[in-house]
Amino acid sequence: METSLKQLQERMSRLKDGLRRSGLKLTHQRLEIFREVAKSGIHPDAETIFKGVRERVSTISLDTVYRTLWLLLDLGLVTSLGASGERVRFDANLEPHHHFVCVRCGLIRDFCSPHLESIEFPEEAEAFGEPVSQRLEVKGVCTKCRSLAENRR
Amino acid sequence: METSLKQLQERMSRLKDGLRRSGLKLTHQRLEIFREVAKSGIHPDAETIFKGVRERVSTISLDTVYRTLWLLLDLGLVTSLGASGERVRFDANLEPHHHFVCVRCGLIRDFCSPHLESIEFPEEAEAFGEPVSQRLEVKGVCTKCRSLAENRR
DNA sequence: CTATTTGCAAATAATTTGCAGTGCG
DNA sequence: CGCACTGCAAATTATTTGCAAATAG
Repeated sequence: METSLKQLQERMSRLKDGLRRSGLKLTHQRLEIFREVAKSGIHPDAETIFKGVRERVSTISLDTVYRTLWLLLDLGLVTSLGASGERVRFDANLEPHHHFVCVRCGLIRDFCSPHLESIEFPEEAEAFGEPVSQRLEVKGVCTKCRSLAENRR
Repeated sequence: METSLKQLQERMSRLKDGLRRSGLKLTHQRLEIFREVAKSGIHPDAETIFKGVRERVSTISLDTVYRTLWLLLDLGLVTSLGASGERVRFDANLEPHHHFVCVRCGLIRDFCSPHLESIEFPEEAEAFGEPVSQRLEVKGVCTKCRSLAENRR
């Protein structure tokens, strides 16, 4: 459930390094917001992080939490689930399939892979509950974004 | 890119069946909203679907689109990406890992699986761009939700 | 010192809801 | 023909922004 002490310390120093390397300030708020994410095993949302931090820093404001989280995302010190603040997207393809997600433009495309069909539910997942379906999420840069980046050079 | 005609027709009749079986009405709006999702290969969001449908049904309203999409989700006629209308959630675990997601309560837990480490980027995904990372998303019912369901019986 | 960062309060974007009229079965 | 469904407009919820005061380096 909780992150081990050693892992937490490792993450905290990664934060300090990351901020320093980018010439950003290590504020009390940033430290506590990051700690709240780093110590949690439950992938908290902004509101949950806010409430947790507020117990230790009573004057923290929700907008600082948001600003800090987006900053940490930018720096690659945290990741996000749920496509980075995107809206819900819908899919009428009910056959089992996988996703390619472009990290630049948000494009999502389906693909099937007979090769992947054979993967069994990993036993490590079964510790949390009963698996029903699974899907591979491949993140990367789509061809369009890639050629855009090349042209910019 | 686009869904094949045959596939589209298959999906349309699945809609009709699904609605009828639940005693729900097959309205012009529902038909067109579903068609918009079913024919699209790009995982549209509510706004995009709304714009598309409006070209054919000029009086459609955005809230009907939302109501219909949530209904279709409930019926299992479409699926959603981005954790069903949830907020963004954060994660300080940067090591490669996978997710178990409870479809009932939204719980998300990390797990590692040496067995999965060895999966290579599927070549089918490389058609869309250059893969950078990948993660398996296992959906299921967590132990807590499962025992709740059992007690209800 | 001084440029960044914060807290506040007000703005915007996404999604939801109440209600009266409309149309499917 | 009745009740589920829709459209409208107004409400909520999540997230963002402008600005003056606070603070890290």
